[in-house]
Amino acid sequence: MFDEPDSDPRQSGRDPVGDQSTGRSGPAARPARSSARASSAARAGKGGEVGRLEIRQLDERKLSVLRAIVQDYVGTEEPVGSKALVERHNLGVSPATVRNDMATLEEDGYIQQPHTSAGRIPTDKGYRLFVDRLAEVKPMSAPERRAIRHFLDGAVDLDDVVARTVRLLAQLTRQVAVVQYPSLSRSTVRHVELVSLAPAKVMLVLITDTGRVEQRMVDCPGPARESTLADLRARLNARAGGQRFPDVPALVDDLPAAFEPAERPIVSTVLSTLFETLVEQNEERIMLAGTANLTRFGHDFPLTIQPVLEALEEQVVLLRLLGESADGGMTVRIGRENEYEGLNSTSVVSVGYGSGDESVAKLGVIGPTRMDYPGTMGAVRAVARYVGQILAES
Amino acid sequence: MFDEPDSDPRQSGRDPVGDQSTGRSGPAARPARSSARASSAARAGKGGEVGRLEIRQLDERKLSVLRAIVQDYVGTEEPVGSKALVERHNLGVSPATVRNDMATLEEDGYIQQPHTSAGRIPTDKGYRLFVDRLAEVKPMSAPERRAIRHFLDGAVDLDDVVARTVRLLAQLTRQVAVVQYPSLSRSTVRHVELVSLAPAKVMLVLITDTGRVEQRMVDCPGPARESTLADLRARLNARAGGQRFPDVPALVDDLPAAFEPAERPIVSTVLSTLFETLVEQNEERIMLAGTANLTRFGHDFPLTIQPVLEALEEQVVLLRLLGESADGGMTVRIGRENEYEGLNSTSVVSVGYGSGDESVAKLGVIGPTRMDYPGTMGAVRAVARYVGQILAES
DNA sequence: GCTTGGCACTCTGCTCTGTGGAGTGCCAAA
DNA sequence: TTTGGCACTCCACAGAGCAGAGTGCCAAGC
Repeated sequence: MFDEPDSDPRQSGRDPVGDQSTGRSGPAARPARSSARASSAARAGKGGEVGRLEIRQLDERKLSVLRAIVQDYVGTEEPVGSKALVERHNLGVSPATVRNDMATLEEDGYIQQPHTSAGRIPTDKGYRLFVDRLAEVKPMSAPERRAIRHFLDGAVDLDDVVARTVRLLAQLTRQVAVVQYPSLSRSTVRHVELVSLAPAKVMLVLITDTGRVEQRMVDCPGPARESTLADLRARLNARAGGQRFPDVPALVDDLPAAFEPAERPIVSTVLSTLFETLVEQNEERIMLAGTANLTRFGHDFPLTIQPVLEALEEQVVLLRLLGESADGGMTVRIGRENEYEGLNSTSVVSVGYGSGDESVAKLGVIGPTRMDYPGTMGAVRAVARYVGQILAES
Repeated sequence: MFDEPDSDPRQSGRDPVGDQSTGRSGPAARPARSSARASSAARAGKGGEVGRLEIRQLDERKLSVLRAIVQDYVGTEEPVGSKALVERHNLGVSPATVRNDMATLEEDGYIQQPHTSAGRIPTDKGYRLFVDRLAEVKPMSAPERRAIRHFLDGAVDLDDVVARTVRLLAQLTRQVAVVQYPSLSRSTVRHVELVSLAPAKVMLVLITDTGRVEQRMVDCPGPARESTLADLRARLNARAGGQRFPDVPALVDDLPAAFEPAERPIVSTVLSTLFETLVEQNEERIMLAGTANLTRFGHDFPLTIQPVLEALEEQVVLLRLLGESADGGMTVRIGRENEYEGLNSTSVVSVGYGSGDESVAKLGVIGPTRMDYPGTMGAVRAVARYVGQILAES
């Protein structure tokens, strides 16, 4: 059915991380208050005048050194020194030279020392540069793609799709995964159903093109006749069917006029509940998995993990985390670039997914700033594509 | 609307923990493999012959000592010694005497020493005795009850009720809270709706008396005529309406015969999907909150918390945790009494809740064995009652 | 002007040691 | 059965010492 979307040449895994798909992440990521000082220069520098100078300073070798530092640190979780660096990567220069480069990099704020006479670790700014210019998205291997497909296939309904997706993503990245349900505001109406449960109680059921179902109880001002409901149902579907959610109110708000005066209060009540359901932003749902992976976070444990767990429980925080990214393309937000303070030492990789060209929701991964960016981004992208395909099929 | 159910005299907070509401927890809790040896005697002893002897050994003062140890340890998280004990509780005896009692208690397996010449901490068996015989459920205070009511009121739908409940419970107990959605198998059918989405695609929507909505896509073998669906809908509701879910299949499985031969495949397909939905046990949903409270767990951090987080991600584990308790009454499962190994150092307090007399689902709390049992049990019970009321109203 | 080897210096992390204190177990006396 | 006394054990903590890794700087070399 769907054969390895990653091999689509247009978005092949070969593209540098900073290109196309993630190009926006740099400039689009708004500098958070707290980090503005540290990273504004680099960010403004992307194509600007000021940064020219800085970029020129960082010749090819210094960039290689930074890349090597990031890779080693991500692998070992320990500050990396000059000697170890030349041993593990054939940089073709001596440790002393690397030390000089490191001094420059530290001066420019890309790396730092936990304490004097320790190795270096990348700063947020360093990771930023790494992601934007030094790394490539690592495409999923064939077996991995097979596993993804196998795992996602056979989901029975939307809940199941989302549940499987989030677990899959957590497993692939070994981090905390977050998947947003296809949002109402970007979906179209597939069907509106009115079910009479009691004389003055009607249940309103909304079905979206992505298979999401939203229901709401309506307390009518008086008994609703079955014929009225049938009529209203027919008219609602005729007008709203296939329309985008935000457009619906304007399309149906003159409906009460079509009914007899006695029935209008009921019609109005139903409609206003419908509108409520449509705009209710807090109905944005989110699913989470992989919190156990937080235990692999770092050494200074409880202090790091608690605020993260707290953040993860706040739907609002999560939604903003995913939601504020630019549409479509992949977004990487690193450390203090995240607005929420509790996530200051985490990075968020997110991307939109959708049934067609358009993204209807976001999914992503939350992990330590010290994460394997190429691998994570590859996994996130691949999963998003497969989910999109599955949604489009159903 | 609902005025402080805790003041209901029948189940007033004054009852000893081991009475009525939790009486079953002792004997009902199956001895886990690993703990059978250590605690079977005490459990068998409840009213049996063997245990008589042991109970006789533990005179009133020794029980007081155990109670004091549990209380102090829960409060301080540190092993409690004989001297500190007599200082904080006026036991009316000297430390030396307490030491002797402690030796007995240790011999019988109620307390233990982390190492020689340290204070004592309760064992699982000690907590068990504490819960069964030495503590009282602590009723919620009036302000707390007000807070509960305030927090739960104003929930707009079932999702919201469950979400609020679980957050509330987590906040009250400062532990991890778990709430199961009203289960399908114990609910009755309020309404069955068939919605035609495409010629050969029908959406089946099930609405329960607790307000839960379950939907499933049906791929029909051929185009379904609207009149057939209407007919089937009417018949389904006539037969299944108000019935308990497990009874439904038997009540409707002769329906295809009532239709023209050409329509029967479609009817059969819809019915079989309906049956699937009814029995699908994995549709049991669960909501979780308060994982951040895990950080207050203990000192030996990552080791304790990781298996717990893993367990919490397994719906199956959670369901069994809640589900295996005896119906209705409150259940406390302590430490190794839990079957799942990762939860060997946690306790689970759970209770059924429901819209009427009968419990339709479970809710509960997971925390360290070293938890405030009276307070936790009080909170769990109070919340369960309020939720029951709210469900009954809607 | 960049690169390199050498060298002195710094700081962490580990182990080892000693000490104070809390707590116990046992015993003999009340 | 309870109590005071006493010797003993063991942990937790602090300090000292040491090895190792890593740095910064400098002068020499290409």
